[in-house]
Amino acid sequence: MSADAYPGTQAVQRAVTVLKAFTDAQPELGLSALARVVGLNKATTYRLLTALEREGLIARTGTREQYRLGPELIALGVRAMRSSDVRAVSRPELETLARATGETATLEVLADGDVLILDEVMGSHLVSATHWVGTRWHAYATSTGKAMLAFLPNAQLRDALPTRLALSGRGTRTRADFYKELEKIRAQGFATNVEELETGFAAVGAPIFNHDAQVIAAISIGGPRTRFTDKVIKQLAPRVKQAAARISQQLGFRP
Amino acid sequence: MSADAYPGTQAVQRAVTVLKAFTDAQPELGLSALARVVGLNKATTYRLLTALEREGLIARTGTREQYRLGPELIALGVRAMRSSDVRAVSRPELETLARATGETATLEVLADGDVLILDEVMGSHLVSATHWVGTRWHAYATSTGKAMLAFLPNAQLRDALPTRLALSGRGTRTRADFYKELEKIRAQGFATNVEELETGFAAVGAPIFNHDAQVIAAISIGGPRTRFTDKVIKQLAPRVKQAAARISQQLGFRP
DNA sequence: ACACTGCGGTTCACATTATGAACCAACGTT
DNA sequence: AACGTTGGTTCATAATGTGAACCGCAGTGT
Repeated sequence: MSADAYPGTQAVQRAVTVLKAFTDAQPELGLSALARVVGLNKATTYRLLTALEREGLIARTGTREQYRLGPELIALGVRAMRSSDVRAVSRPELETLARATGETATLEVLADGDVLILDEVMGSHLVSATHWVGTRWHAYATSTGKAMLAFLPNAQLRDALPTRLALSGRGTRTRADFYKELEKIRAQGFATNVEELETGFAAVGAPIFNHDAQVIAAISIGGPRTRFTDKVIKQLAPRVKQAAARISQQLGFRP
Repeated sequence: MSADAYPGTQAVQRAVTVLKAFTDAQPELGLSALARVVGLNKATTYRLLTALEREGLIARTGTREQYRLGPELIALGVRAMRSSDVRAVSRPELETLARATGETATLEVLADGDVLILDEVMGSHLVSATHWVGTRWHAYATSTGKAMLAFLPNAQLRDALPTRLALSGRGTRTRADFYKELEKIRAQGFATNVEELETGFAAVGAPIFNHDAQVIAAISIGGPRTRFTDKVIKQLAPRVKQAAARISQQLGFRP
């Protein structure tokens, strides 16, 4: 059934399929369930699982009855994160942004509908260390998240959005309103977040495109609403947008 | 050469070997270099790489000449991180610890300078039920608390410690003495608590580290001093330490 | 006590699948 | 212009991975 596509290493492809079968919704799976999900024979699935377990990419629950993603994947993920070239290219831009404004600059990517912080440079104002890296937020309530969502193909956008768009403090936003906001973001090239995620916090974000003109990340400057007045946000927006554009350009993006 | 070990899925094992070849020191590798590192035929390596690239676990540099770990690996890593939270991973270790020793095993984290009990498995000896979960103690007077404090960065340690270090029964301890004890704990990898918290109660605790080598929790075995003689404590310490190490490993910690 | 159904795990004959020596074409040095 | 690289490709060979059918077990409804 599944378009087997290319020749070559089938076992590897299947193994990866097995890994991808573990979602946040289903972080633990039994052998039979897993075989059903990935559409493979139980014996095959079992062999793949044990092979992956030997390598540490798969672990088992205490009772050894269920499987889940293993510790080695965390290590690999961290390494992948570090070696991602968006990160390398963005670093200097984040630093100049943070130095020039005194606020905190972040680099974020989409991961399963959430926004994942890849890198961060603290401004002069805040005290907290850089332990935000690795945390996640709802994409639709962050400046970076919205900046990315706005430039996503429709099909992917639908997957990335949850059914309800909850906001801090205020109630739920309608889908129509949200789409209208995305359109505005597309037009102006940046997105804002004013106390949507957390009261007292505001940010401006702009998208980063790869050589293939696809959104792959976003950067932002954020800080307390007391300093991030509407006027300040308006001043910061073009800076963030330009920094993002420079990064995109370095990644091979040609408008 | 490499002991092929078990039968079964060789391609998968090799594919994982390829992934693991990318280190922080060598985040980008060419085909030939990679083949040399993993000791595989160039053709084989190439097939594995393209299969992995198709799945997004491997990406290529802008010029498409070098390979590196791909974005999908970040997503998988994050998922692995989420699905292996301390509590779930620690559970089985606590259980075996409690069963093997007959004493009560606990999992604790730091919260505002206090130690907070996250989970607990009762041994066969005590009567009290598991309603300890959720209670808090002074970190500096518990085995788990000290185990965590000992491995905390200095800045955080200062925040976590109160100005006075009161002890049950005995008077106040000097800061210098306490730092000296922390140093010892760091050296031996575990901490003890002999009637510091409460007369008649003793415990051994060991720290748990996350993928980023930060202390995030600690486990302990505790019981009445009548059974927890100095000799018994010495016997239990390595067990606790090893259990903690296993948990850390499952969380992605690489010593 | 029963058959029934699900589970994780195992077996083994079979052939699909992965393998690697040898091969290109292209680039940089010498 | 011969050499030593590189990334990428070919193809005959057999080793590798495959999956239907199997096991023992635990739970469940009868």
